[in-house]
Amino acid sequence: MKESARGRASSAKRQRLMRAAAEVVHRQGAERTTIADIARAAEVPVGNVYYYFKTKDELVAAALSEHARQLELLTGRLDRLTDPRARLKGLIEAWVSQRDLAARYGCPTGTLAVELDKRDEGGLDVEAGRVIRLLLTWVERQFHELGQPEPDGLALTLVGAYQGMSLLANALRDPGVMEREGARLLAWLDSLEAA
Amino acid sequence: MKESARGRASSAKRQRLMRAAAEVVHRQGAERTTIADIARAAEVPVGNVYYYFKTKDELVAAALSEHARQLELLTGRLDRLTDPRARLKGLIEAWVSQRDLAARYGCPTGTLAVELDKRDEGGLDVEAGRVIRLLLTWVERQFHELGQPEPDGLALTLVGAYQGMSLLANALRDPGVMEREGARLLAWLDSLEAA
DNA sequence: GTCTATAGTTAGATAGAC
DNA sequence: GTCTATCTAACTATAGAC
Repeated sequence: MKESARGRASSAKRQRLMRAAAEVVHRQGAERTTIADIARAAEVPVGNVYYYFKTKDELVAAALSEHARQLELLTGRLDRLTDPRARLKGLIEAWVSQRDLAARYGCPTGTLAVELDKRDEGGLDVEAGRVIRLLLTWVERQFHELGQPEPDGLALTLVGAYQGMSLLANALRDPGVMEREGARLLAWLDSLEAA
Repeated sequence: MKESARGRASSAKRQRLMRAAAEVVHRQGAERTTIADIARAAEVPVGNVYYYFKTKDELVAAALSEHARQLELLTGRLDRLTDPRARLKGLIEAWVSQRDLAARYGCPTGTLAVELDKRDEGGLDVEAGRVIRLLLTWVERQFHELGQPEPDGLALTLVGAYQGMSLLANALRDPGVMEREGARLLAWLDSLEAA
């Protein structure tokens, strides 16, 4: 059978479960999401889930790596642009284009990190930090290529602004927050001098 | 008895439960916090909790109003300063002084809002938005008094920066994020022209 | 590999003694 | 008003048939 040939680590069902976990956990949060919720979304019978993921935490970890994968897809596309400033602008535009989802459920990685950071066991909090660092590092590289003197500080400011505007848009249930802050960030990028 | 004279709405035990709820929910999150956890922290027997709060959601709502009360205490103190710019600087200094707590558990109101926004019942999410709006409105008034043309946009930027730096400090477990971003915000305030 | 039935555990809520 | 004992529901995880 095709699945068994590829092994369970990469089977089609496992992939469906990962994607369902990412989506459902984004909407409901990790604590409120049951294995049954994910199984239903992935159209896999509940009992069968445990063949692919031994515990619920493994499914949450899978949701995190799914978000990391999505992020790498985006930065990979942006890397094709030659101007680092254009790459950063593309990033902001991608954020703003997701404004309705952000206003309803927040940033997928940011809100999951908030939830996992309330734990003191399991190490999933560290994993969430790693995904956020992935974004910070990529942004920092763009500022570095722009010849900015403190690329790491600027990366903190830009990613922090994104997490902040996502949280406010979510708490106020207003996607307009993402538009206003997004426009401000684009203008800010333009105001930075090239090296 | 003293308590019964004042009624259960304002008894000493009820107040202890409210404060315990605010603290424990900040550290563990609303979902992972059990009634027993709060009862223990407040030194009240579990069964007795239900005399003061009929459901767990009422306790979470109590935690939210406790945060609102803390916020009003802070802005009340800052309101004694005559210069609105000094008030905003005082706010930022208060945020930075809480950097260790923020790096471990995030902003009490912000992280609770994130968690409650994953629900679609109960209306606690709206309540969380209200508390955040309390802060936004106060900040907006300061920018208005400073004669700034778009005080609401500036308030979004400042409060968004706070929520963003708290989330990043928390996810990276690094209070230094609060110091760096706090210093940047102070310099930004200084760069704004007076009217 | 797939799926059903169920064991085992935890926590929210209530009844009722004091 | 206070507190103990307990009911009930929900969910994770496993055993085992197919």
